[in-house]
Amino acid sequence: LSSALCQVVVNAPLGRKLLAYECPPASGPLRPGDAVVVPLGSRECAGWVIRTDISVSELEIAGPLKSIIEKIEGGGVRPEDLRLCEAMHAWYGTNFPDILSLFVPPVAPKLVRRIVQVLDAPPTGLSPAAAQLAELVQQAGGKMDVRRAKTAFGAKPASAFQSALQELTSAAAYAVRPELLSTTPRQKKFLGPVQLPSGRTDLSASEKMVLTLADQHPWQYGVAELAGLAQTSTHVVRSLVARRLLLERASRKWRTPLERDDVAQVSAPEVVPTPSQARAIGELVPAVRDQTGEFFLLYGPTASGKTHVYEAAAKEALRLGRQVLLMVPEIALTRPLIERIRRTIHEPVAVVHSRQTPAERRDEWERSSTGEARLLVGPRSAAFVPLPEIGLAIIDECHDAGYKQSESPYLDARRVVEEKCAITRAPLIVGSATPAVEQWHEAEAAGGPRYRRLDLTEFPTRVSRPVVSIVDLGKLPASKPQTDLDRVCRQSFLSPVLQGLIEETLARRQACVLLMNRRGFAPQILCPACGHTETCGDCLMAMVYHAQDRQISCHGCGARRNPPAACPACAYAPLGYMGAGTERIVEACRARFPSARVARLDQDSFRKNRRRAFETLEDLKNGRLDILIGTQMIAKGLDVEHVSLSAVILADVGLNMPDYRAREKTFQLLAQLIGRSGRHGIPGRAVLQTFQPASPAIVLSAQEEAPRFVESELESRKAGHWPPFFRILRIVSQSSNAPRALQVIRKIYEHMTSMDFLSPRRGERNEVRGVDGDDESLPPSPQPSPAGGGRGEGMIVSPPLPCVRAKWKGEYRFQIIARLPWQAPVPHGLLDEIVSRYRTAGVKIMTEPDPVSLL
DNA sequence: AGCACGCCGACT
DNA sequence: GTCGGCGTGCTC
Repeated sequence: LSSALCQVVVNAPLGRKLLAYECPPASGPLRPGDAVVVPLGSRECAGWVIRTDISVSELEIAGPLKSIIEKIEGGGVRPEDLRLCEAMHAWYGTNFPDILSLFVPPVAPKLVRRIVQVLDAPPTGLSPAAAQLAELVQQAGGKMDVRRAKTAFGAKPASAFQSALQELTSAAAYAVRPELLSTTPRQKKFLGPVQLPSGRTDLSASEKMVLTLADQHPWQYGVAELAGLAQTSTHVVRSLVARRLLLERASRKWRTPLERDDVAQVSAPEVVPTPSQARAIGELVPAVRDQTGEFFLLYGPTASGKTHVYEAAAKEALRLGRQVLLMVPEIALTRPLIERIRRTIHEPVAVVHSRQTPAERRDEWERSSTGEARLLVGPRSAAFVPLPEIGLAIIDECHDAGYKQSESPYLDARRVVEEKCAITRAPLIVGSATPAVEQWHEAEAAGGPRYRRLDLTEFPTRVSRPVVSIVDLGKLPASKPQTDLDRVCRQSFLSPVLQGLIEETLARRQACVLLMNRRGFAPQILCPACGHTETCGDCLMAMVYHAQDRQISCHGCGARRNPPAACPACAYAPLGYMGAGTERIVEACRARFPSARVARLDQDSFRKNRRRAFETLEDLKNGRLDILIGTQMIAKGLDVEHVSLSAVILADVGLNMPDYRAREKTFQLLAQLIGRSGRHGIPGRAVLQTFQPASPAIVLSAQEEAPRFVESELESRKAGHWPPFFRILRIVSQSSNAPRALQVIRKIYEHMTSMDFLSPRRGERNEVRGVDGDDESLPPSPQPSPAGGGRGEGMIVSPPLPCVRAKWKGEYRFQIIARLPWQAPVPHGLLDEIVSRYRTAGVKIMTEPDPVSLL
């Protein structure tokens, strides 16, 4: 009779494999999700049990299996999170171990540390060595790393430590156990009293004071705190500890970023909800109470008060003793939201984000997964933190592309949270002023929408609607520039209309925000004699001149170098610096409005001096700045309240990107920027400058008509066979050797089209470049595959073509775009099969479901 | 990721 | 003849 077999995901980057082990009865009953120690090669490794019902016949390997060594208490994956992983694996088709590893606690990559742990009161009659070891463990708070204990034990022979440890563990009050740790938890030493023989007279007054305090508040204060309370120095306290008149005991000290700052715990004044807010809350509260697992799309244009609705729903969930997950698209937006929420919600909050230290992340993970924290706030990674009592999830700015992971395993946090809510029956609210086209579509789908729509229609903080002007850059006067200033303004797209409005705004002592979605000074360095354009050899992209550091830079790979003095092709000088980026707009504004205070905010200025960048924002808020010029950074979230004029210098920068989402992204950016101007009692003005004044993204953002924009966009998407009518699967081959990359992608294409998929007609155009959508030459609709087989039913595969970024970081790239029916899972096993069958030395294959970008 | 095994230069 | 360089390849 052989013991049971189980499949384990090992905590090592093992390619894409699950390993099988025997479960000896000694390891106790194992359940899926349990954390275990397993042998791997010659070492020991942590892992997670995935299935325990494997039969020998299912295994593809012969020979004896190794056995699980032991179970690790704590650190397991909860059954509902394991189900979530399986659902994500089925949906994206990407590697299961990669997905699971997102849901496990933050663990150090290699080691499983064994901890000496006190289980009971220390036994009596120990040998001196064992008693010393017991004392060490006691001082460390009852738990200690074996290796650290060995060091602290002293330079005695190793056998002395071993036998002392042996003595302790055989006394059953101690055990050596594996634990999952990313870092050693921060310990703080607390002081407590010793039973003193009464009437001791050899103590000073301050020493007595310290001892009295320690007696009254045992294990509550550290050395410095106790000294402070007794109004004496830390030396007094330390000497008491040294004389063993005070005891020291370490215990866990939580690190949470919120403890550090003193956000006032004052309650915000009660707000009277607008009628539409009240209506939304009226729908959400019963859903939270009854745990209906419904999905809601909260459409609230800027300044319509979405946050108030979130808070009302969250309060209800917290009142009922449930946990709340609140997602924000990026770290920068976390802080203001938390500050606001802490004024209305007085419950323990945890925060996770990618810039935390490992210790902070581990602590916040633990506080969330034990239920100590009731509200978890964070960006994408927050979706993976276990919340055992979740009763509500909120995704703010739900249209934001930041929720989708752009590396393997390419999960979309929104999808993860949807599934989490479906499993736990917690309602889900996703909110935005500019929901994604797919999200609108799902809220209106015929035959039972996945999302119920809640609209906010009033603007409690706004005096009037911003007045928006569209400037057609193609219709500016064609006459030659009269002055140098005129020429500078034209080069920087400062139209007369915009100049006039800036002047008016400055005269009223109000601030302007100008958005230019391109960094640097000039995006093209052109030889006027031969037409040569300076490009990056690794990416074939035009180099951008940055005046800030007088270098040219590739915006693809970030390479920098000095600009050539003369044309490398024909030696002509000087070269022309064509087009404009943020730096050139700054220069033009300084020339045109010499008395205005002008500043720039983009990735470059942010990277160069972070603190200065934050000061720039403060300056704007406090009226110390007149014109702020920046990239999308300044539209997204950054609270530019005291601004009455906002302008987009050249909307075409985003609109002309070769991506089916370009129009939508532009619409969202413009709508956001327009919504920012004119709050706090000042009527707002906005200017949109463009060469495409009739584009729906321009016209409808100016009218703040998100629903009508979506209607027009849906038509283009339908014609172009893009989401939400098809699911996109992108397969990229990449190599420094172009023919080899091409050969691999061609083989993959043959493989995919020889399967029971439909293939497109020959000679089809590159739909990545032909993003206009309405002239696509794909078959009108997917037809079911003739022979079933469960793989890739209804998939449409387009022939391989060079990526838009045909060369990137020195590697040539080709791609296949495949289309699946909307809401169809990626065909099981297809991606693995492609990668394993066609992987070749020197050629990388990337398979990306639902790609964020098609570049 | 580790840690093997493995096949070619400077040392006893 | 050995020690060791880090190039592929496997880990149940």
